[in-house]
Amino acid sequence: MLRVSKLTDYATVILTHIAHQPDELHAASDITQATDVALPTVSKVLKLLSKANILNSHRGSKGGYLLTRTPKDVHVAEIITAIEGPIAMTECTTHTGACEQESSCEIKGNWNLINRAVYMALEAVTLADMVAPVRQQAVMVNMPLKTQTNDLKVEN
Amino acid sequence: MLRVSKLTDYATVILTHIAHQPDELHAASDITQATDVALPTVSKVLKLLSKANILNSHRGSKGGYLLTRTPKDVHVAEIITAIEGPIAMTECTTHTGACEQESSCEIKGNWNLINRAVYMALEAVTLADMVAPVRQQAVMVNMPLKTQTNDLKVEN
DNA sequence: TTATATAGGACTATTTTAGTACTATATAAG
DNA sequence: CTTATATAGTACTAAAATAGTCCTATATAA
Ligand code: FES
Ligand code: FES
Repeated sequence: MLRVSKLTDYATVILTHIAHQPDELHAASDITQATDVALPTVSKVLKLLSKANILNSHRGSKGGYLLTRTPKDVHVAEIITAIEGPIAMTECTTHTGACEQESSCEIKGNWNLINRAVYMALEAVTLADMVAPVRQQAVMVNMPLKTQTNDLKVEN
Repeated sequence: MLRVSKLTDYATVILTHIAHQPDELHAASDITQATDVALPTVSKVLKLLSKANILNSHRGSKGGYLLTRTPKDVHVAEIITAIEGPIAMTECTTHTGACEQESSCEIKGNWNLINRAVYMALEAVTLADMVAPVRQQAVMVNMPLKTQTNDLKVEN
């Protein structure tokens, strides 16, 4: 299924909300109301995003969170990494030595390539794209040329 | 982390092994020996691949499995789908109505775009690429142009 | 000094995944 | 036609990852 976690999904919702008013502080309690995500969960996500330097935090009364940069410079790949850790499609690509058949493995290099391809696809979409109404064309031009098509064959 | 499951990883190892002799039948017991994956697990993977029409099966004595087509026509996206189900990065993109904030959601369309971008990246790599020694250049040309770069920032 | 808001970590419940086992069915060969 | 062999299908258990919550510490504005 290759899914991002729920928390990552929340992160995009929350960041999209914040990106609408990029110059204001947003407290966790405000975001709860706007997004219908439970407060403890919102809080958890905000902490992770802050730790990953996507958000700046301000403690104390009238505190809250703020984007560290313009939405155009926040990539989806970065958001996923902030919540789930480094993007690595297989265990083998993460820690060397974790896999038993590593020495005789011919496909490790290919997984690295796949990894890179996916990463780049995720890097091509930014928070600015999420805030804006969907401009399909704008994203399409960043896709692999050979496989550019309209029927995705993603059915069940 | 955005990982494929272990079973999917096994599937690529197993398929790569089979693709080396694409015209011979391969029994589960043979594959176990060649890949160091436990028999019941190999068996499970082979059944899934067969069900997804990536492999043909032959029962009975001297039976085994065989690729349904040339390795060049087996995409990684297909392998992942065979083992894990349809590639869909968020719950929202899979079943309509599953998400509470769906009606007011502005980012659903964008997730579909991301989904498509990832799918195409995965479609660009085939089983033939897995069998061959890594030809980095061959894959690079199929990557998003805007983001074509060498430093992946995937560190831990 | 107090109210408010984030930081950090610990913890539990739930869900997903991995791995195994068992029964049924098909096929080749003697 | 009987037997050995190999896949089909399903059900089940154990392990791991995820989701969600809560508690204590710390910083800041008023
Ligand atoms: S290194 Fe683990 S399967 Fe290749
Ligand atoms: S439809 Fe679920 S978050 Fe958008």
